[in-house]
Amino acid sequence: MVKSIREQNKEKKQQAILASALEIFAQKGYAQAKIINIARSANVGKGTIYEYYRSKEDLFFGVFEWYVQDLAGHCIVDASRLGGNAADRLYTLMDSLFSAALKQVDSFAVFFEFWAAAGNPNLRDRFRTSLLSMYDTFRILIAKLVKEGKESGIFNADTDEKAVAAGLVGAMDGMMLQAWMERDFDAHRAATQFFNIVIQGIQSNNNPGE
Amino acid sequence: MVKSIREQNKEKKQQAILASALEIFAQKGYAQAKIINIARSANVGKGTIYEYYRSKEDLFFGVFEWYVQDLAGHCIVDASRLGGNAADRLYTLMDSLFSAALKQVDSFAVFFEFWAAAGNPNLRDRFRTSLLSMYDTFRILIAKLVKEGKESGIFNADTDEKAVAAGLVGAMDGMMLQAWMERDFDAHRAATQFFNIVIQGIQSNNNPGE
DNA sequence: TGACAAATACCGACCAGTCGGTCAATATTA
DNA sequence: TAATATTGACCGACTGGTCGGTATTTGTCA
Repeated sequence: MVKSIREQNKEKKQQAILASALEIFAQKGYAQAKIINIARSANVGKGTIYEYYRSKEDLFFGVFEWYVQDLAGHCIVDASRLGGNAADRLYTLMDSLFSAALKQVDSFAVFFEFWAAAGNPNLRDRFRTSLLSMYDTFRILIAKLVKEGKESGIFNADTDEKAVAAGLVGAMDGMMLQAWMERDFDAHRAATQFFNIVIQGIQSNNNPGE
Repeated sequence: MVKSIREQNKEKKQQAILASALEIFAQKGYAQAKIINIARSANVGKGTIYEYYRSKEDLFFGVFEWYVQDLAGHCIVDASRLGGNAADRLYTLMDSLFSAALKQVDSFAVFFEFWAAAGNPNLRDRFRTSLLSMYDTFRILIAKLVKEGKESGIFNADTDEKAVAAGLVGAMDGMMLQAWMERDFDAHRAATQFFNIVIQGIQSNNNPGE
């Protein structure tokens, strides 16, 4: 299907709006971000934004979906081409997830706003759903690998893969937070070490339980 | 020193304001929280709030410090009465920290607002400083224990205690986040399991490195 | 002790600035 | 020329903060 000039322009404009909005929301936070500034930054009139999004909240949700989809996309792609045993693959997956996230550390601040939106009674539902599904994607990926490892005998049979997944995703998040707060924190190094420790902790050559 | 009726009332009123503010900020978020509602909830006139705090932002920071101090206080107290070897003590510490945090899961949403404030160019500095010092408190506590374990030979000598501390604190945060988002997620169980795995991962009976 | 006054705490109606959203006018594309 | 897209001046709802006035406590002196 051939796209008319109109349609092409519309797409470009929408991209520009999203990109500008992401930047401004990350920079100022939801409440402080002014529609007029987003419009100016996207070289667009204020009214034009309302051709694409019903409201500020709608625009914010658009940014949210765009951002999350992009992030998750990167990760899934990387996860598909993993080799080695379960331990190696788990490590590679975590490294890949974390690296992808770390690349965007500058716009990490929007996540606070996303979370806050998920906590706000007015916006709650769709944000919460989307956020959950993103985290679930990651957790399921991890849990699957851990389960494989258990079945192949590499990992302790009594490992709770859901706990591992929850802990690892949590650790990722938390270390991103620290990376964002402390410029000189070597997040990648710390994360790498920590992931290895966790993997070491579930290897079956250890005595299980306490 | 005897406190006059005036002073007693002032203190009570300030507590009431802080408690109400915490509740409303957690419920609505910073921007949506109205001063008038905080005032009403605290059984206080709107103007009175401005007798205690210069501005809304100031009030928010007051709430922040109050909350964080309370949380950290609980944790530190618990940490002081630990027994057993380094591994046991580390486990107990983590359990205690996490339990203390989990108790307040309902007001966890204010943390989003705190983080967001730390990312907001207008509020950034004092929030960021306070937030960092809180996390540092936790991390230092953990790192110290890991170091002790290394020195006593229980933990791997080449363990990077800072990475462990960063990972564990991160995992705590992240699992709190999940607990807050998913009502039926058994955070305490998952956290317990995960902490054990990490501790297992740094025990010196494992072959070090990769 | 009580009366009065000074000091302090409290209050909420009001003001002023802000910004999301609208829409009539204009520009662009078909 | 019709259809569609864009624009930004304008509106009005909203709310943080002020301030003049009231209430309560404390200090003083007869």
